[in-house]
Amino acid sequence: MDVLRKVVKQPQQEEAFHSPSLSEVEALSILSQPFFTLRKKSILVNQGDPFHGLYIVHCGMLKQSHQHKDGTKLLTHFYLPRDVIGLDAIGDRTYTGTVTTIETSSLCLIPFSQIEDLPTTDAIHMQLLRCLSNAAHYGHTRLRKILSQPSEARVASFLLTMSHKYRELGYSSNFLRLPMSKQEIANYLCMAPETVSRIISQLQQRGLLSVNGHEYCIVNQEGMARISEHTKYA
Amino acid sequence: MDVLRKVVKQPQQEEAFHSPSLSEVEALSILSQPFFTLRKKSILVNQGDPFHGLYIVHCGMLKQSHQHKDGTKLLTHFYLPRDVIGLDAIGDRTYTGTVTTIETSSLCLIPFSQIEDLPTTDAIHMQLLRCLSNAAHYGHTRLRKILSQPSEARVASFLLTMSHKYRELGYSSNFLRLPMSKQEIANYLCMAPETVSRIISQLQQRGLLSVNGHEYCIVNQEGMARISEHTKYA
DNA sequence: CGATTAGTTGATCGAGGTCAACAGAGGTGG
DNA sequence: CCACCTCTGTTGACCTCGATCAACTAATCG
Repeated sequence: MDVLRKVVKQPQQEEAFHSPSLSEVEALSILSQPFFTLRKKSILVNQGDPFHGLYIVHCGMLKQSHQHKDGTKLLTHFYLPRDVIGLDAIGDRTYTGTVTTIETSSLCLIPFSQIEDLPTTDAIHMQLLRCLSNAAHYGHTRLRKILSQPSEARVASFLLTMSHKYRELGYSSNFLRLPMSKQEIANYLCMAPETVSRIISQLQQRGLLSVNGHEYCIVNQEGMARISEHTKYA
Repeated sequence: MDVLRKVVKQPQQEEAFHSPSLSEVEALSILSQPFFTLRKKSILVNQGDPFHGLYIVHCGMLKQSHQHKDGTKLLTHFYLPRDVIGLDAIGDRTYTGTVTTIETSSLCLIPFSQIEDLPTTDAIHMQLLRCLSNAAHYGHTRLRKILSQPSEARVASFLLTMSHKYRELGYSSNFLRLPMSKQEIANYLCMAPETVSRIISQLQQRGLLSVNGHEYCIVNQEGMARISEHTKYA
């Protein structure tokens, strides 16, 4: 699900979500500029823009979507606080997707020229390397897991992932404000919006979840976890 | 499909497969050790082994598979010549999956300690960064594309990808020797082996493809490309 | 040369995508 | 402030795609 993400997590267990510890990206913050704020539905970078730096999310939430030449759009990332935006742009020096705020957000820029130019920044480079390596690996396993999940498990996994991220950030892990629309969730999980809707109402009926607008309450973490483990291919 | 791969490709077009040019990894070859050869079905690294370096494939083909705690295995990569093995291991200094040869292969090791220790190797670091960034990005788009493809398009895409890789390597792009089994292809594409079999025989009947054992001949590149564009979610 | 694995094909069934109809929720202008 | 409109979300009916089970054949390997 979440490929290019912060590096906080280490990969001891399959589905491990780890305590914040000290974010590896923290080293970069030396180079960071002051925070700035963007209103809801603002565009941070456009697909194809020349790469000028990484962004770290301070608060709020953003989405990244990729437009294909056939016109179809695919939503590839949700960025939460402490996430790094733009790691996928380093390679070809071009932002690979359009990043938009889905609620008022505060970010800071890390100009990449500084990283490129700095002479003896092996430590930072190694951290970036590790960050990217983790991102690549996690993103991959995540998506492959989704591929082998039935849609119910996909939704459950998504909610649990969000829950764990919120906990990492110090919020409650049971009460979530998810500012994205159900359609965006559907697109992100590669399913029809109707299916998402059906699954969510079904989870509510089974007493595992409770939803009110954009407020989600995971009533039964244990049960949700069990559902998220379900896999295709007996 | 192929996440942690060689860096030859640049991302000008969505589905771009590029001429070899000078592989970005080439810079690393200064650090490389002599080639060594592994027989068919040999294990290169085991899942969980401590990371000791990257490998570059010289000839042959390898597969990488991940064992989950529930016992299920997922085949995540096929490595072809010039591909880099181990990029996903940098982050946590542990190989994330078991890499096995599926035919006799020749590789060389790039001990990572050298990269880590070298004092002023900014150029190499930047190349690695770009390599990883590309890998992360491509892997991600690839898998998301698969997610939104019907199974027929998945198989077509897979064959075309292989075809393009072979062309990059200077081989014919129409006649392919794919040493992996159909079951492995099925696992790689997250579908049932029967479905792969059915789709392949159907492609043959339609005169797009011709298969004999592990020899695949793409009769109609154009037609295959059209099929590979098919997408779920009208 | 038997034995085990890989591959093919048919029949069946269920998950989930599609179409359609409708209910709210914002958002905008008069 | 209300009427209006559009966009999001929900629910039902339907049907297709692809997984599963089963039976059989072809390879591969000791």
